[in-house]
Amino acid sequence: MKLLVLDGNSILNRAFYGIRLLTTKEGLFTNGIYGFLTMLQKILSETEPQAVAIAFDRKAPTFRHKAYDGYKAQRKGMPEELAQQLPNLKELLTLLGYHLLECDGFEADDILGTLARSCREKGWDCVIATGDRDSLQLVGNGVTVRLLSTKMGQPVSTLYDETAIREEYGVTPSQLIDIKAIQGDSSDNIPGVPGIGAKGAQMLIQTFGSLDGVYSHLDAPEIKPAMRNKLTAGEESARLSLFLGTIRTDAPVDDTPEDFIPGPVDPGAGRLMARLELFKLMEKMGLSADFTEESEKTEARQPLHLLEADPSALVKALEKQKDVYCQPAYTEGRVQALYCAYEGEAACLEDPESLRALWENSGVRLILHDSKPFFTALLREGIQPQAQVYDTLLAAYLLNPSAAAYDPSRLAQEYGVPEREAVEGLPEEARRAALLPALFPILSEKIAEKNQEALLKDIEFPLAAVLAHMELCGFAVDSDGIRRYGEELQGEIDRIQTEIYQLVGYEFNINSPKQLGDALFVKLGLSHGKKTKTGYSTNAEVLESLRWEHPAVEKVLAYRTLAKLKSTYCDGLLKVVGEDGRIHSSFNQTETRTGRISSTEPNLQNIPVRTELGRELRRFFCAQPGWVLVDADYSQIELRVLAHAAQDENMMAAFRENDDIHRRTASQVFHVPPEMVTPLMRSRAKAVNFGIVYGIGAFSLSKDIGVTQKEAKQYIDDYLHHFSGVDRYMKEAVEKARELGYAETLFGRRRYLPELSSKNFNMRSFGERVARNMPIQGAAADIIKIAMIRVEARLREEGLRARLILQVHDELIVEAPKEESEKVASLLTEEMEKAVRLDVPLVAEASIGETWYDAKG
DNA sequence: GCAATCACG
DNA sequence: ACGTACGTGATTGCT
Repeated sequence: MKLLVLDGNSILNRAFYGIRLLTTKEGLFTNGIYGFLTMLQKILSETEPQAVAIAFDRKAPTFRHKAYDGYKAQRKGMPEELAQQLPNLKELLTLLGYHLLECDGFEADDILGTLARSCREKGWDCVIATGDRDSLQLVGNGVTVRLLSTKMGQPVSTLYDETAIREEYGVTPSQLIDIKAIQGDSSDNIPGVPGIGAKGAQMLIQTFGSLDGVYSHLDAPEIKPAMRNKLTAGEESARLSLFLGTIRTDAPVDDTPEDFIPGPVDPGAGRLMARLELFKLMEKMGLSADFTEESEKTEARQPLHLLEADPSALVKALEKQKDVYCQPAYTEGRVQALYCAYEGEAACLEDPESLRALWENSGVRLILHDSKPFFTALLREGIQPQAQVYDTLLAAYLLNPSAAAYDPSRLAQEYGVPEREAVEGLPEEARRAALLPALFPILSEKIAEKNQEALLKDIEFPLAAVLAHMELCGFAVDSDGIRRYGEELQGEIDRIQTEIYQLVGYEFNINSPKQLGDALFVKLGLSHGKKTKTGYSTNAEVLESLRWEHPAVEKVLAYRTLAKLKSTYCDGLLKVVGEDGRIHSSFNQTETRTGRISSTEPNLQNIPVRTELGRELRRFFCAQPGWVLVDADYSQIELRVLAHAAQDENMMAAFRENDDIHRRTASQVFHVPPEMVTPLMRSRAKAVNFGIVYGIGAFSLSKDIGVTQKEAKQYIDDYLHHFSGVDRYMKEAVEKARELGYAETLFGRRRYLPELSSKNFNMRSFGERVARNMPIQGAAADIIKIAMIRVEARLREEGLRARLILQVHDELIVEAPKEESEKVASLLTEEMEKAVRLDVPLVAEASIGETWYDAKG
């Protein structure tokens, strides 16, 4: 029989410091609990004990404190981030069926010692799991220690038996106490013999066997006079240290090993872990979150069925409810069926007439999770749903934009909604629909609590329909043009590749940073700068600086540019051109933490523009024959948002006077009149403006614009001096985010920032930069979303055929029949400019062309 | 599945 | 002393 005894506080400590900070979405720290449980899992599988006891320290002073005032005197209390995890950990361990032990006046170590002694007496094996080495003295006669630590966030355990201790320290386990009595222990503030350290102490005990042995042989030749004097002077201290360092084996706790056989797992354990959002671990431990009350169980826990009903009767019944919770089933882009939650069961509507009746009824509200594909499916058939739509996916995103996933069953666990077992063969759609009646009121209540109703209903919901429309419309491309352009690139790539092989002297894969690094820095012997985790860095910045060292470098840079254009853009885009000759990107509304949308398959938000060669690609993004593209850009939207949010008089004046903001910044930072600003000064000022929005540091700014850090710092200081409102605003943004736990935009979009209470400097700094940046980037995102909704509505109201086809963060692109182009251009700029009213004007500029290349600028 | 790189705002 | 600007997505190579 085997008893596993855990040193709770010590393991929690190891876990906390060994695992990066984890938090729930609202900022509850969980990394210590997570680490503790992974270590527990590991140790259980390694030792397979019949019984498990977990010992914790109490706050009360122990007999050691009473014997010696200085005991653990210099030790600081737990950081708040750790302390708040302790009660949850204890509760969870109890719910998991483990027995916890604590005892006033004694430390967890003494409880370990007591149980180890008891095991010995009763013929049990005992494994002690702990994070510190004090317990090693207990090893022997069936007692072993497993020392726990973490490597790269993974638990590691090292077994210590008598042999291992003899090998490492050259003494028996109990002699470790004698060594410590001489050596002392700075972490516990145990004094030992002042002036004698680890080496001396170890030698003395190896020679004389014990502290008593040392003091009865003080005149032995092995003890040099200097050491003898220290020993004599420190005898009292050594005796006290021996007492302090000896783990007691008589703590007044239950020491019957049989009493620690784990009990059954309480269902509350799964619920608590779900609240702590430790979903992965729950799966590993085979737990699930069951939020059903015991009393409800008999009835509500019946498996979920599919209700059979006459379609027309069902539609009538559903319409009477007004709120219809539903999950569409799609086949080939059409709504093939609608699964509805109905009277505690799921009901399936397949009859097209019934479906039409449901979504053409403006008195009905459809509550569904992910409305965009629903809109897409209906729009594909030319249907504009009359029913209102509530999208729980978008609600969940607004509540926490940082989540990794938002599938309904995950949300159900997170928000404490019981999930019923489904009968055999019940479609996934039915199960998803069945969760909505419980999920919806929780989400919508939280949205109301956080004052995010307007954001949800006036921006996100209507935007989903706009995005569906954009996806369906797509962007026409000239496939043959892209193909020809790609072939030209390939020719050039082949030529450059050959040249590189000649210059380097052998053939290799230029696309492999590793092989390229070897070629440049080993074969050619160029001076390497930075190294990455895996080897030399070969990024453009490094290569740029080596351009003059060897002609191959320039070739590699050119190769990279061309290869990128060919593979990502030519090949990548051709792969996704639809049968209609148009590219239908997907716009994701729940991806970014700032509120921006993102674009995938393909990403149309990163089509090259900064270099002429890349920009050429935009010639192949065109309007259909007889149509044109109208492209409108916001001018400086983020800086305008900043000027407004910060109420900075200087910056607001610049925008009101329609000044060139970068010129004005340059004039103030470089102390020259505006007309004396050189292009270099202006471009540096522009970098400063950008940097300010990102939460700038002097180091990065200096690297960006090629000046010394000192100069960069001067620029920033001057900037913040002249734009003192911005200075104040940035400081307040961080303070406010720290107090609230989140950053927010003017419109109430939030991003939770647990990083702000991190003990890690880098993480905390990151949190601070995000606290400054998110409100700006996020508000700009909110504004263009409003503009998109307004633009689509206006196009429709005015009976125009023009359609919005793309958004690139501060730019909207509309495809319009030629004859509508002027009207669309002015409508676009108008709606963009009046999307919201700030204390500075918003400015948008439109231009028209047959291709994206021509319609830009 | 991750790291490195590079495209955009 | 630390490491170094915010937000994304696609491709490639390699374990």
